[in-house]
Formats: sequence, C-alpha cells, structure tokens
Amino acid sequence: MPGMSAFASALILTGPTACGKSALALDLAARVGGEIVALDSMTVYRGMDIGTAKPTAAERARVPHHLLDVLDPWASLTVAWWLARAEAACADITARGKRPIFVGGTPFYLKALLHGLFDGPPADAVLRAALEAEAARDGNAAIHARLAAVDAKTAARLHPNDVRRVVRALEVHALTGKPISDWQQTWDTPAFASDERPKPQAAPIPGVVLELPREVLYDRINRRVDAMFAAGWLDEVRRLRDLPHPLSREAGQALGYRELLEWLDAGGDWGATAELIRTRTRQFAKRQLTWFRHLPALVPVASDAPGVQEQVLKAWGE
RNA sequence: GGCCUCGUAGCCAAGUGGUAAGGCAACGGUUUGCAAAACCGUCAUUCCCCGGUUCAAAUCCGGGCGAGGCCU
Repeated sequence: MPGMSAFASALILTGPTACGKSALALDLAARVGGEIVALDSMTVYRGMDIGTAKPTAAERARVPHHLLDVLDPWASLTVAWWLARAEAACADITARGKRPIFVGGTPFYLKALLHGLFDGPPADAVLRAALEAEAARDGNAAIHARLAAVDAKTAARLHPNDVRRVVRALEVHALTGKPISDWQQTWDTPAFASDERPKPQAAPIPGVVLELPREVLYDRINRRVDAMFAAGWLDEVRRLRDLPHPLSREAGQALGYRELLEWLDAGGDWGATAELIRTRTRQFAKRQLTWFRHLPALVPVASDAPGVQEQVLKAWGE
C-alpha cells in the first residue's frame, strides 16, 4: 500500500450523518494540534455548502480544513482521486508538525483509507458506456453471464441486477486481461475468506465512530434538514442550477440536491419533497451504520455522553 | 332520519367464489476508481366485527360498527 507513511500520525473521527462529528472535531483538533481532512464525497464541491453541512468560514478560521471546495460542481470525483488528495494533504500537514484528523462519514472512502484500493485501472468512460448499453439491450442476466465466463468467482458474488459492479468487473477484465477477483486482494471481504493468499496489513489509523440511539439520530436528521431549508438551501440549489455547466453525475446525486433540482423544474408538492429528503437522509444514515458495524478497527463512542472528548482521545490512544 | 358508496399490513393499493398482486415506509445486508450512489433480502396464516350460504368466502347474503357523499 503506497504512501502509508503519510497517514502515520493520522486520526479518524467518523459516524452517521448529523451525529455531531464536525463540532466535536473542532475541539479535538485544538487539543491534539490537528488539522481536519474532510472524509467526505460531497463537501469537495464548491457552492454546495448548506445541504452538505460544510463547516462555516468561522469554523475553518478556527481550525484549518482540507479537501473542502476543491472541485467545481460539474467535475467528477472518484475514490482514488480523493485518496490521492488525502494522502497529499496528510503529507503537508505532517510536514508542518501538525496531525491530520479525518472527519466525515463517507464509508466507502473510509474503507479505502483503511484498506487501500487495488492497483487496477481507472474507469474507462467509453468502455463503461458500451457495457451499460449492452446491459440495457441484452438484459442484466446476459451481461452477468458474460462475466461468469471470464470471472466465475466475481459473478458468483454479484447479483445480476448489480449492473454497476458487473460492468466494473468486465471493464477491469477487458482492460487488463485479468479478472477483477485477481486484483482484489487488498480487502478482507468474506468472499475471499477461504483464499490462501496473504492479505496486506490494513493501515493502522486509530479511528472512532460516534454513536447515537437510532431515534435520537433520526430526530436530529429531521431537524437538521429543516434547518437547512430555513438557511436557504433552495436558493443555493437555484444558484447551482443557473451555473454555465450542469452538475456532474457525482455532485448531482447528492442527498437533497437531486430532489430539490427535480422540484425546481418539475414542481409538485413541496411538503412531500421535504419529507422525501428527510426520509432519504435517514436511509443514508442506516447504510452508513452497516459499514461502521463491519469495520472492527473503529472504536465506538457515544456522541451524547458527557466527556466525549476524553473518550475519543483515549480511544485514539492520546 | 332516508338513499348511495366504501372499510385489505404503518401508508397507498390490486383482487368481486378457488386458497391475499404491487408500490412506499420499516428492518437487515452487499459494497475494491459513480458510493449522500447502486444493488439484494425480510415484512398480512389473513382482508372492520358477528352470523349465514357453499366442498371452498376478502369476494355472495343478513345484522352491527366505522368513514365519506347526497337528500330531507
């Protein structure tokens, strides 16, 4: 795993959306001489502030933040790009004698940070489009069968309707001549539990997941979404819509932004739209939780407990 | 008070005599270059209640309760 040294003194603070990560991180950063690196796939975009709960200018003045506002909303983003930037940011922070603190809740990026990515080929837009068209034309089963012919192991673990992953598997095979299952040796997934080959050591970055009772978390999510509306979220989305370029696929799928954009040009029941956004945000939190539950390296800490700061510091080994 | 319509899971809803579609929500899960995305699984021994007809009723009949509409 390249560049692990850049993460040598890093720390992680994660948790589901609206659990109180950012506020806590500010205090923690002051105590450990840290700078914050956003572990987030959406706060990278300029102009997407309210709906992504991006730290404010005042908060950023208190503690330096990295990887915020580094992309125009019409630009695409991938995990690999994020990971490379994160590594560079950490190197920079460390060189200045500070400690990088990853703060955010994008679980896929977190997993990539902890376990690395396999050294395979990046996405090939043209090939991918062709593969997707093929799936649409011949059916999901047909393309899945094609994968089974070249990579039985991966085909067996992917549902035929999981077109996205079937396409990527086919893409990697087409580009490298090797099945993706040969490349994917980095992660310790159950699918490879029986493999004999040695698994690389995961990067030992101390990490904490903030926890909150489900009902409390859901209530905070509902309130925060409403607070975002009150803060002018809809106007922010109007501004994005009036930009010279349309949002990239990645930015356009941000929670709430997608629904608000749809509401702006199709109209409809505002109350229903607001409720849809609250619901989808709760569902996202649920998905985050299933990742966190299965990342044993993370130490759980109750977000609403008195003395959280001390508990997090202790879990970090400080 | 009379007439009509309706009552199926948390919500919407199909089914009008042959053994409870579907959607949403909820809950669980997958996740190696779109991940705030995408995908998968589970979820009514029962159809407002009581009685009747029938080999068989959510479906037909009678009564009750509840909701809505119209009339006086």
